[in-house]
Amino acid sequence: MAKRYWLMKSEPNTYSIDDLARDGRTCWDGVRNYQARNFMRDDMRIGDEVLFYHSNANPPAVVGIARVVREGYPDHTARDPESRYFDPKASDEDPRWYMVDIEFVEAFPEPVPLATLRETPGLEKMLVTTKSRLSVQPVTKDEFEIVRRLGRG
DNA sequence: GCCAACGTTGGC
DNA sequence: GCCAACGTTGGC
Repeated sequence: MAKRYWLMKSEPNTYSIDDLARDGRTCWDGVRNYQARNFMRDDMRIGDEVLFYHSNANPPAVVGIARVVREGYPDHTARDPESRYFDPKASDEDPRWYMVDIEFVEAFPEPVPLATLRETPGLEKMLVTTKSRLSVQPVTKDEFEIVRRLGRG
């Protein structure tokens, strides 16, 4: 299977690219959307590369790159009553929610704002420009490489 | 802070 | 299975 490419969103107030740079790697917990879950549970593979996107930021932008280091497994926060991500419908038999682990690769010297994605030839069709609420989404290899080139300045 | 878009829930 | 109500996301 060829390497795939993804875009994952995080609010920088919650978990930013700087947090990932500091931690080195992290588990992508808290996703509570079925389409996003399915991508993590079924399709993401070790070595896949990820555009790290800051949502609810000023401006919203792709700010760096990460890499998948562990494939889909149950999101334990769904079973933790203390967690803000607790889901009473999750169980041992049916974990309901899944996550992957990612590691820091690079932070862009020139973050690529959403407005630039919309204006750049070859990127107009990126899902982030239309399906703005999908927090884990596939991108094409071409899209990934265009964004990386812009981000590196 | 506002609000449009959209996903989920639950009554019927 | 429909659909109205509701909650959340996320750009602005």
